[in-house]
Amino acid sequence: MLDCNNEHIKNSILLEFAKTVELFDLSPLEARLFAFLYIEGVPLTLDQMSEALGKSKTSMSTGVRSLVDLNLVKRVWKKGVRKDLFQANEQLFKQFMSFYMKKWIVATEDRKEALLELQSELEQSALDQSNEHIHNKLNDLLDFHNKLDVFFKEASKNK
Amino acid sequence: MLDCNNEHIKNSILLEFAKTVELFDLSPLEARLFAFLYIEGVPLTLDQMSEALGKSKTSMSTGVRSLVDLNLVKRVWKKGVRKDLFQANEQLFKQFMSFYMKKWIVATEDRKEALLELQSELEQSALDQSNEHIHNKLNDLLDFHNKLDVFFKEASKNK
DNA sequence: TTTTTTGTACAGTTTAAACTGTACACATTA
DNA sequence: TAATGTGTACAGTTTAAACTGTACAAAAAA
Repeated sequence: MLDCNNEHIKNSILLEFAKTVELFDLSPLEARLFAFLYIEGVPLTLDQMSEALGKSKTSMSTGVRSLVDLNLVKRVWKKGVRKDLFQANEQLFKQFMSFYMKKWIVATEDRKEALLELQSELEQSALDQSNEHIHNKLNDLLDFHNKLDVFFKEASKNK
Repeated sequence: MLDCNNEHIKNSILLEFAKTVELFDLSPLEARLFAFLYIEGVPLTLDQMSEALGKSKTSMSTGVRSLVDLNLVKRVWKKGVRKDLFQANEQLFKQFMSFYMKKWIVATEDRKEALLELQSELEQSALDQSNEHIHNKLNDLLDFHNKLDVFFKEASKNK
């Protein structure tokens, strides 16, 4: 009876936490998967995840791989256990911020580069001042991307 | 010939900029729509947007409405013109950061509240220490949400 | 070696999101 | 008043994402 109640609360916590994880651009499944691994705390197998979340093992395999790529989950070894074991990284704020800020920085740098390339193309074809408007807009866009870049680089310093 | 080339560059700029806008959780259409309005600079009608992007007027209507809700686009009036006119807000960094930080703050506050509610439920049903594990995890989650809250509130100060 | 176990590639299916077209309400003009 | 123009609600369609099940490759056990 008490256990039942606690299981219910535990599940509610998982659902709420998963909503937060989704904010970091993780899919609903990845979010629930991470939340589950984090709350359980101990290394778990694909079958255990599949059983607990009621989803296919394939989904667990691809989902947990994404989480490992993002450095949110790590694979662990235990002697005598043949199955792969996965465990959630416990440093929530550090890890989530780390990959999220990096994502923004990489994205804005890529855009900036592409826009600079377009700017030089524009300069070359600009024999008259007929395109002053687009020229100015492009400068404003570059300014915007610079500000984004600075902002997220600054933000990632605050851990 | 030159015009043609400039149109091509203009369109490339639009596409690149739209990619950045998508990072703020706007749909591809909303992103392209905003990019178009921003680059054109002048107030435009739904028909003009529809024509330029090659999408239905209904899409423009719903899309531009979202953009207005996010304060990225404003409706403007011009005497003699019956159709609705919409213009992009020019302060890119200020406006995008503003709604994005707010979105994070609201979301984390909501989760925090939900988790606090679950915490009090957990306390009530905790007659023994059997649930110390989940109790600790919940505290860690609340700590995480607090850090997120502080981070984004601090970040939104830096405009 | 053969047999068993485990993770994942891939094709197919289900589910959700994006988008369209018609129909209509509301407003403006005549 | 009627006639025309304009935005959007809504239902339906298309498109993309999420998810599943089988089948197989790699590795371990027998």
